This record gives sequence, C-alpha cells and structure tokens, in this order.
Amino acid sequence: MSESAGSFEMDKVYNPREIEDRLYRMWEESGAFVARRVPGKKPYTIVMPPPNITGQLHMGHALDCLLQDAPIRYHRMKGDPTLWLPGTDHASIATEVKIVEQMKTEGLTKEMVSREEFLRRAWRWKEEYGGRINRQQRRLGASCDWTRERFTMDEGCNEAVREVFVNLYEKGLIYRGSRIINWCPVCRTALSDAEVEYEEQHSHLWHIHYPGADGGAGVTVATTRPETMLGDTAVAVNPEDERYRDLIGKKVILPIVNKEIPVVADAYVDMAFGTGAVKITPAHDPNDFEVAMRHNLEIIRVTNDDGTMNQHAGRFEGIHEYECRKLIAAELEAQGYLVKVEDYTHNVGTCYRCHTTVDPVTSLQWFVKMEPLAKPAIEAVKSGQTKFVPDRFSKIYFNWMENIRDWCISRQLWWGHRIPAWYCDECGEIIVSREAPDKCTKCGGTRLRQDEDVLDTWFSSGLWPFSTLGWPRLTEDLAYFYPTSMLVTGYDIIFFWVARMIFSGIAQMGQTPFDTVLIHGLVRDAQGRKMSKSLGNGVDPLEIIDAYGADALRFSLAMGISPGNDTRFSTEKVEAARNFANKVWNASRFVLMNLQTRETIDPEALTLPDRWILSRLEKAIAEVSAHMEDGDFGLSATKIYEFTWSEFCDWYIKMAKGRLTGEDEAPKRNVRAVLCHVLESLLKLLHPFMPYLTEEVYQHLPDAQGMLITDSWPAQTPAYAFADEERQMEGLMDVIRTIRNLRAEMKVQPGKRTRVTLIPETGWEDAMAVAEPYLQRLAGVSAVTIGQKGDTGAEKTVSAVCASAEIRIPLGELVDIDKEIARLTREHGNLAAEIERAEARLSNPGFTGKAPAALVEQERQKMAVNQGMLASLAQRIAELRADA
RNA sequence: GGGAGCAUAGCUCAGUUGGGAGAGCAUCUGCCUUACAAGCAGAGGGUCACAGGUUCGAGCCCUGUUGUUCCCACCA
Repeated sequence: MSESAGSFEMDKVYNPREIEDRLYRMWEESGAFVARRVPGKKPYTIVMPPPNITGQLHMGHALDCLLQDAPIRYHRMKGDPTLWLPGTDHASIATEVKIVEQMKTEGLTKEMVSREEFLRRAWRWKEEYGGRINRQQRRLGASCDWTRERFTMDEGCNEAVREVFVNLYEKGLIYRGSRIINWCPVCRTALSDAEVEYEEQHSHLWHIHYPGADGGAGVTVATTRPETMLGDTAVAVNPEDERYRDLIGKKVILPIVNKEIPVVADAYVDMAFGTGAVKITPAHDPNDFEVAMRHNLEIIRVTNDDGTMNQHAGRFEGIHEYECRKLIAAELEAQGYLVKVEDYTHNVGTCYRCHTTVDPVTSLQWFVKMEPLAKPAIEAVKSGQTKFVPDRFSKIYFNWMENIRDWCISRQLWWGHRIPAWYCDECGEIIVSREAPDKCTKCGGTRLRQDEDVLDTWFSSGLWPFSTLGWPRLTEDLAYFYPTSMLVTGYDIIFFWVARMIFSGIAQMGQTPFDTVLIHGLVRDAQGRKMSKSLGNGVDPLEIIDAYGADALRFSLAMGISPGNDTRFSTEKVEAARNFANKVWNASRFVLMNLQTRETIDPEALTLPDRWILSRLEKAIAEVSAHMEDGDFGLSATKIYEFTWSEFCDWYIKMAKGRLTGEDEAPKRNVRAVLCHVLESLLKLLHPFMPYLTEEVYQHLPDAQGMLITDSWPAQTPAYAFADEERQMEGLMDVIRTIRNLRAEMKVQPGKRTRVTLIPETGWEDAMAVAEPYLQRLAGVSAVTIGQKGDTGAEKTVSAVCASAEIRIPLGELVDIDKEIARLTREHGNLAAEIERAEARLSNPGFTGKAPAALVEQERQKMAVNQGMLASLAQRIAELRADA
C-alpha cells in the first residue's frame, strides 16, 4: 500500500485475494474488534450462536454470520460500545457420534476403551477441529471479539452448568424419575422430545385377537408393533363404547404369553379408530403409560438398550425387536390369532442425529419441570421485553411453550457436562452438589459414585448469553453487556435453543437475555432445495470466497433478503455482487485518479449536479441508517446498490468528468471535493456489507483518518438537502433520456453528434439554460439552442416532449415527415388517454373530498404538466402537417 | 387434526402507515465513449394465483377457494 495519495496504482479489476487477509490482520491487531465498556453508554451486544465443534462452515453459517456482522459493524461505526462474542459448542451427541466413528476405523468401540481414554480423544478432537470453523468465520470478515471467545464446555461454562443444576434441583425444578422417554438404540441414549424428528414410514397394522379368559368372545386389537404385546398388561376400550361394555372389568388372554390381562375403560381410546380396543403396553408407549398410571397397571419393559428383547420377552430374549416382530406375527398367524394385516402409513419418531427409529421406553432419567419456567418466559415475549422479528415467530414460540412437557436432560453419553449428582452406596442417598462431596450428607459414608450420565447439550447452550459473560461470577462484563441486544438465528432452532435461553435467562438472571430475536430463513440451493450432505448440493462458502471474494459472497446473501424468509443461493447472484464490488472499485479508482489532496466543499460554488448528488446522498444515508436500525438488511443493501450504481456512477461521475478538465482551478477543486465526499460516504454505508473493499479504498483516500471500521458512520448534513435542485436535475435527466431514446429510435449512429433545440416548459427555463455541457457529454449533442413555444424552424426535425421541455433534433434527410407525424400522433394519443384518466379522478368528489390534500394537489400539478406536453405535441403535429 | 409462510416480468426476488408496479439475471438492438465489456446506451416483457368484500382508491386490509412449502401434534 502506498502512503502518498495519488501515486499508487489500482488494478482495473478488483482483486480481493491479497487484500482480505491483510485487512483482517490489520483490524484484529489494532484491537478494533475488542469490546470496551464505557460507563454510561448503552452497549450493543450480540452473542454468537456457537457452531458445533464438529461443524464445517456452510452457507447457513455464512448468512448467520453476515446478519450479525453487518449490525455489529454498523453500531461500531456509530461509536456504540460493541461486543460480538464468539464461541463453539461441544455438541455432545453429534461429537460423540463422530468420535465413535473415528474409533471404528481403528477397530475400537466405546466399550473397549475407558471413559478417560474416550474423553482424551474427544478433547484432542476439539483441539484439532474446534478452531476450524472460527478460522472460516474470519475469512468471511466476522468482526467478533476473539479475546472473549468461549466454549460451552470450558471451565466457566461448567461452573455455570453446575450452578444452574443445583439451583433448579434445590427449587424442586429438577427431579429424577422413571418416565417414558425417547430412546435411540443406536446412539444408546435418551433424547428429549425436541430431538425426535418424525418421518413417514410405510408399515402394517396387525389385528390380533385376544380371547376372553372366561371362554367369551374376547377382543381384537390393532397394533403397529406386535412384538410389544409381550409387555401388554391390559386392553383398554372407551367407556362409552356399546360394543365392549360387557367386557369392561373382565379378563382376556394374551396369546403366546398365555397370561390373563384386564380390560379397562379409558376415555383416551378412540372408538372410531381400528377396532376400538387398544392393547396397553405401558413401558413402550406414552399414552399407554398414562393409562397405566390411571389404572394402576403393571409396567413391563421388554427391550434392552440396544434394541434387542430382554428377559421379560421369554424365549425371544436376545432377538432384535424387528426380527422378533416377524416371529411374533408368524406365530400369531400359525395359532390363529392374527385376524388381518393392513397396509398402514404413519409417522414414526427418529433420532435427529442418526435417524434411527426411536423406541419410547420407560427409563430412569433426570428431568426439568417445565411449567414454572415456561410461564415467565411466555410473559417476557407477551409483554415485549423480547421481540421476535418477524413477529409471527412469537406464535410458534407460544405454541411450544404453552404445550411444553418436562424436559429429559440426562444422556447416556460420555462427552458432555457430567451430571453433578452422587449416589451413596451405603444408604442410597442422592447428593446434588456444586463440588464433588467427600462423604454422604446423610450417613457420612464415603462410598460415593457420581452419576454416569451427562447433560443434554442444549442445557449448557441455554446458559450461553450469561455464562459467556462470566456468570455465575458477577463480572463487569456481565453487569455491562447483559441483557444482550439481539440474537440472530434460523427458525429451525427456536425450540432447541432460543426458548431455553429465554427461560434460563429469566430463571437465573431475572431478565430475558435479548431485546430482539432476529429470525432468518434457510439458504437453499438454486432449485429451492435444502442444502444437505446427502443431496450433495451444498456450496462451500470458502470456495465462493476464493473465486469471488468475501465481499461478493456477503453482498449476494444480503441483497433482496427479507426477515424470516428462505433465500436461494446461486452463483449468478454472487456474480452480480462481484460485479457491483468491481463497480465500486472502479468508481473509486476514477475518483482517486483525480484526487491529489483532500479538498473542502465550497457551498457557494456548487453546480446543479453537485447539489443533486449531495441531496440524494442525504436521503440515502437516512434510509440506510433506518433500515440498519430495524434489521432490514436486504433493503439497506439494495438502497446502497441503487444509489451507488444508478445515481453516483451513471449520472454524477459522468457529469463531473466535463468539469475535471479545464484551465480554471476553482470549479475543478469543488468537483473533486464533492466526488470525494460522496465516495467516502458511500464507502461507509457499504462497509457493513463489503468491509474489505471499502476499507481498502478508504485507506487510499488522501489524509484518511484512522480506519473505516470504527467511529465513521456518516452523519446527516441538513445543509445538503436541496429539494428544488433535485427536481431541476430530474428535468435535465429527463431531457437526456428523451434525446437518447429518440436517437436510438431514429437509428442515429452513436458517433454522430447532432444539434438540438430545447423549448422549455414553464418553470424549467433555468435548468434548460445550463443543460448544454451535459447534453454534449451524455446525449451526443453538439450544440443546444433554446427556443420558444411557437418557433417554427426551417429545418426538418424529429421531436419529442418530456415534462421539462420539447426537444427538436434536426436530422435532415433522415426525417420522414409522415412517419414523424404518425409517431407524434401516437404519443399524443397516449398522453390524452392519461389526461383523461386523471380528469376522471379529479372530477370524482369522493377523491377530491377524501384523499389527502397533498395528493390531490400533486395530481393537479401532474395534469398541468401533461396538458403542457399535450399542447406542445398538438402544435408540433400541426406544424408538420402544414409543412407537408 | 392444529398452525404458519409463500403465490408479483421467462428465472430469482424486492415492494416500509393503502395513493398509477421495481431490481438483478435472461432476451432483443446498438456501442471497446479517456473509472469499469465484471462495462455503456436503448427496448420488449406483468389481469400482482382465483373469487368476493371494505374504500374515492387494493399487490398491500377482510372473507373464502386453489396450489405450494414448512412447523407442531401423533390414532394404538
């Protein structure tokens, strides 16, 4: 990088490669990412959703990252004390699965190694891969405070987890009990309800006859899992059901097992489904479990943790449950108990990690009692302490929270926070404690065993907004940065994570953890499919960065998105963003080529285009700032794009060119000053989306102060609001567009310059008087003559009207009078139709009476303009007719 | 079964309290005009899913219909 302005060379094409690494290092080394507490000043805080240590950066992360980095950069530029706290998640079950897989390649299983050895491997994995995703985030330009980086299983988080566990246990909100849980026979662990995904499966409905114990007719039941009949302890029917009224209280014989079981009446049974009689297997179905509780039925579990049948299955012991299913069905058929088998399609719960069908089984586990925690968490969103953006996601949140069941938090895994509970081998006491106890609190015995299980990974993630700030220690960071400003995440983890952070935050900190939860959609592929490993349609953000640059990727993700909606990724969009980056680069190159030193704007010497672009810039700053405030980053990006390309580059720079050459220094100085001011401002507006490119150019501006990344958000300058000049300039642009259009339509050769006569409409005389140099540069015009209405020239001309002027171009023999008359007549017709519409509107008393006065006035003015144009056209047509 | 989103140009999508429909890409025409061919200038292209309603006025608000995507529940 050259230090002396104007002397460095910029490539014709923006080349991000070398620039990105260098600038990221510069920012990081300068300490710009490090949050500083400023007493009395409100901070802006985001805690990053911690990616899994097993994770690889994908497009979803890239979007997530951009949606946090953009507001973080915006607030940092505004001068707010800004904290973006990064970290990673230990992802208990996901990581454990990976490590088991890795061990498998060495011929090892969990059972073959000790717990200690397994954890050594896990930590080694964490050291090796845990940092990978953070390095990838750096390449995206993530400006987070790496000095505050955390891990969900670091010492501080562990302390927080133990504190919360003990705290909830002491309040009676954590309990241990035998309940129906979801069991994954492959991961060999319990799962929470949220961790079960339902999939449609084609199966059968087996109708099985249970004969009456007293020799009566008995009853036929239907089931999708015949093997569970080995654990049946009753048959239930609806008390209202006439068919079975006589059976209630009697017994039926369970085939194969040859055991008598009672028939009970329970309203849970749907008379219309199946046979209206339900086999009750309390150990293997949540509803049956409830029925068993109500009727005091025996609970017999017939499977082992690995999915095989256990000793209660008698001679089927050791056989896998699905194999057992076939055997049972065959045996029932042979013995004449199988009434019929129907095809049946239903939803089956599967493990969210390995997609194995889960078995609902009774099991001794730890649970969090949810109702008392959910209540204030619902209230916090209802009262607006935490706002979901878009708001519709609060409905999803309420729906889940209001129907929540107790949360099974123990996992039969090794990688995770170990449950801080100890069992006394001597008296059986359970001791829940922050620190490992050395003797039993009840009997004083010293033979204590810690619970083997670990906690659901989401238990520790739920504490993330405050555990990362130091809690349970009352640190200065915690006092200053909590509650945080915004949480950015996808809608797919509202249940897993967002809800749990909210109730944990309220329970432990007394305050909801965020002001706003910004929900974004998924990044899909170009065909709208979810990006997934199995489909192989995922796009690696790093490859896109290599090919197009981080700024292009960021901008392509931002442009056109709207909160909460899914977005499609396509390389065409990235190319468009890359082209925009290049456009900004070249506009900068042009400005810098003409800039030796920083010039100051002389407000007295501003020309029409100067005032116009300054005024447009003011509006852009206001609009972009507003969108940045309410999280509408898509609109922000679009506005910057339009201002930069369609206003600054397409009009202002081109108009400025003419004034950059010339003898007189004073006007040149002012153009340079305006160019520099506008460029610098738009670099600032763009910085949250394209940090690298903008910082690089900024560093090359003459006398650049500091870095773009800090304290640089552009202020509004009321003195630069020029409403009248904006209008004047519109008139001038209108004339230029009309001339270009006319030339194209007449197929005038691009190199051929033509004279033009402008006949200003009322009120546009001043603008037309200064038009000549701009028309020369932008409309292929050699010289401008200002005419008056009613002038009839001797030359053959083509003409057109626009709001500000009538335009005549002498084209000599190119002009075919008849065609010209036809063309103008067509225009006249269009205009007349429009005026007719406006007249109808203005003569409607409903409109003039009820519409806002300003709108009616605007309509009147527009009609006056149109009538002026219509008159000019009519006159011109008349003249041509007279000539012909 | 309950709930939500989406439906706008050939494609991908914007469209802020209701005031005469926009962008990018693609298509067509013409240009290497001294920042940029990753560019410049111009053009074509839409019954805003359908049917009602409210209103002076509806892409936007209300009701219903259709299509589509998703979430929750889980009837064995």
